[in-house]
Amino acid sequence: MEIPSKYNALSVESKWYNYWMEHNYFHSTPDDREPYTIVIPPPNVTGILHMGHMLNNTIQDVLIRRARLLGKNACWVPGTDHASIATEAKVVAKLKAQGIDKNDLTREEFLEHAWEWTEEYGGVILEQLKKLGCSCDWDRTKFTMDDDMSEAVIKVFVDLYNKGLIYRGYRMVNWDPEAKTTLSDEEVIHVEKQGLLYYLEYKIEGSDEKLTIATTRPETIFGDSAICINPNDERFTHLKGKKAIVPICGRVIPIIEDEYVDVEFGTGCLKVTPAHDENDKVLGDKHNLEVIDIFNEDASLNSFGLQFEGQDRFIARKAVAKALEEAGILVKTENHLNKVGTSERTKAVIEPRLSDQWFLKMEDLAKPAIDAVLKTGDVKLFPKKFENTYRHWMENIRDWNISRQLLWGQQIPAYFYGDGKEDFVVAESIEDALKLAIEKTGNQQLTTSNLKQDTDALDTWFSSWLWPMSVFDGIRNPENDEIKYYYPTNDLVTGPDILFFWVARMIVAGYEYKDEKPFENVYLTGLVRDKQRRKMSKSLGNSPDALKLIEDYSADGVRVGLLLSSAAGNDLMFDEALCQQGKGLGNKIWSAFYLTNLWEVADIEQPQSSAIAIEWFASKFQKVLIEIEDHFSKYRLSDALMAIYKLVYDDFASWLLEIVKPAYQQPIDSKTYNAVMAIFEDILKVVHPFMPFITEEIWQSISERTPDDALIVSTWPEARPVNEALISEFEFATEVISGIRNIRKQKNIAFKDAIGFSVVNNENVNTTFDAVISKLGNLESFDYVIEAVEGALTYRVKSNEYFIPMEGSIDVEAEIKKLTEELSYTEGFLKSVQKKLSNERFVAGAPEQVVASEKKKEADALAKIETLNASLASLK
RNA sequence: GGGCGACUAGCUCAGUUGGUUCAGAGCACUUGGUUUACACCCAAGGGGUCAGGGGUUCGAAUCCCUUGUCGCCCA
Repeated sequence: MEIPSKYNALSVESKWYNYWMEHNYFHSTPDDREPYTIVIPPPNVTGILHMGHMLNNTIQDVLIRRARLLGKNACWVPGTDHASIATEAKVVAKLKAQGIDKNDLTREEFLEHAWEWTEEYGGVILEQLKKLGCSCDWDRTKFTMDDDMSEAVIKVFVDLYNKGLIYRGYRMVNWDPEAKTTLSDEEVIHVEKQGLLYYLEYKIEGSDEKLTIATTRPETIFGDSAICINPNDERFTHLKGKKAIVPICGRVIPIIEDEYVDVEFGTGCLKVTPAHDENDKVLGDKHNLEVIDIFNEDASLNSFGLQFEGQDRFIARKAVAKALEEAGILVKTENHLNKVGTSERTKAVIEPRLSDQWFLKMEDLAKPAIDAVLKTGDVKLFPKKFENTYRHWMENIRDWNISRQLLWGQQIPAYFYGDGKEDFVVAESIEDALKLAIEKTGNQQLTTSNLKQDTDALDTWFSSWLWPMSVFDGIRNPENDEIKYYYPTNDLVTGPDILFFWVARMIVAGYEYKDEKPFENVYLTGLVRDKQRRKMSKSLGNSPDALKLIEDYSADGVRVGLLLSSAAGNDLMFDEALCQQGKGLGNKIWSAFYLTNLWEVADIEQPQSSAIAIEWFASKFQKVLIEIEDHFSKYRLSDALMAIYKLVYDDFASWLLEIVKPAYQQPIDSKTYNAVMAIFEDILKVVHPFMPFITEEIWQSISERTPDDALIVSTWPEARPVNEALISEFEFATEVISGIRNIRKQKNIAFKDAIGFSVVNNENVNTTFDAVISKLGNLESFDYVIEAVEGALTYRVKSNEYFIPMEGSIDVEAEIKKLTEELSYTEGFLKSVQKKLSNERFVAGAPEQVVASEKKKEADALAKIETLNASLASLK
């Protein structure tokens, strides 16, 4: 077969992806093999591939491909998430651009637009994953709003409601005035903002006295229902029981006492606005204060705002401050740095707001999930350090606000039959709801037209928390064959930013609905950052175009680049140079293949050097294989990759191939050739999970393969015993060879000039690798001698001394200097070892093994000193 | 303000319960090398008082205390 000298990634990669798809290798159905299952963290349906996805999915593909090679029934379920708020925001923006206001549409009309959008852009990201080589079972592709998935969500909602775990509450929630919806605490990002602290004077009723309070939000005075002082603060003792007058609106409010007030902050007393601050709400509840909501849902002032009605909160803030200043009520302002909650999606400043919402009680549900991670270890987090974070969060868990004032998502299955707060029933269908409503009210006249479904949708995470079960239809059909076979899944790969959003909740749902963990191991990747350590984001524009990268460096190259420096949980400083390194590895493998292909194979005798080198490599390969297994077992993928990288570059290309390479235009013996190709195949197998394309290409080029013999479904190399002695003998030989190379370099002796070579074998090294040393050193002779060779350049490995005879003069002075330096260094080393050994407490206290190794060091040093002294003596 | 974590070579990181080679890897760097697979290459080499200080120990990058810097989470 004609092999091109340059590897063409672009055509090769699409060729093999299509081949894999055609032969259905990615598809899994239950059988009697051991299952290995991963469910993808479903990306936003309308999202595009970014670096985080690339990293994530590369890791998953490495794991799934390795499992496939290990003979497991590998199943990687792909899919997308409807991402309610993100998608809805995009659809709203698109409609706006077309001159359509969301509020003018009916629910059905809006959803039609949303589905249209989803169908148009949805799944783009899955196509991009194919370019990366992801071997997902595409027949199983799920979407969190598929009918069956939504059914499962509704079923779970009804079930949790019937268990008394879901309730409706008038609570303070995070309100996004731009999206006009509530957000969960996790969707709120606190950012530091420079603001002002306003000092306002409140009159005390029935006196001329004034009380100064400090606030960051003067526009909320309309919602004030008390002034609060600390009972231990003597400055205000005389005000106890009195009342204050709210500026501008003139309302009279009580002065209450509570130790909550920080006497150090501001003026030591504060205004209480229960409707607009969580802490104030707590105070308000405690002291039975009135709750005055002064905002509309877009955070403009309502009628409580008097003349400021209709103004946006930030405009109103300035306007109110100005009015207060003009009235002489604003005493002063100070710069003040505070943390402001903002919406993760819209960036709008969050407004704490009281409203009717649906909540899920978490405390009891969380218990098995806490135990699974922190007590029994049923679910393991990698790296382990996240267990602390997990504990902290789970032990302080709060009820989950699961309702969103959005249309895009599963509509809450609560049906109202009246205007009262409790006039509702919860059911999977309107028919069931009607039955319940009739039962509850005793009103036989009710019909479905009397029922009004709650308009809120469920939080996106309320569908994705069921993902590992619902993709196998495990909620609707708990006993079906697939869920029984694939669940619990094995590994979950995701970012630590959604440890609580998603991972923790899946564990909760798993124990509630399957009484079992959803997955065994969680691999938490780092965030992908740029070289300046900035998080990659669209707004910064520092995220490289994923597909462009694949074009430039090949999918294999990008995969390797991403994995080279991404220990679990550590942020990855992404640098395109890493992809270049990945591409370089591909090139190296390709060129090695190209070399083997150039060889003419002949029926000639196998050189001794080749025979021993092949034997050595077999052992070395086994040793690295064990290392790789160990790294995989600890999810240290970059270490596994680095071990493979070095195996390819150093052991295979630099040593083995150099040793067996026949001289120019000479043939290679068939025994060596066959052994090298067998080795090559084993290497392809271990590289395959990381670089699936190039390995399959070479695999298929080595010989004709049937579809059953494709690399993707071949078998991972078998573990065999390691000959450690042979490996260390080879290592010694490499040092001998390095010595030759050093001398060649120092003396400018070209490699093509053969040199003489002698050794005083004090170490009694056996002759196993002499043929290898001769070949790689280009030695014309290899003599064993008893005494130093005169007129030769020397070097030492341990206490062995090597001689390379040189024509012309040897610089005796320089040799003496070199030897003396080596001697004094070795003597110093010996001294420190002996000092340690003469310390009785060391000999008594240290483990035997350590003492023995120190003694060996001593013996080695003594032998070397003897050699050095002998050499010096012969020179003088 | 509370909690968690990090700080090791120019960069990115290993270093498992304190003890096999006066601290390792990859990249980068320096020097030399190209008719003979790959310059996306080969060979050789330099480079770290393990953030600072203190302590425990025969022995500390590793354990403890402390200071500093940075990151993340929560309030």
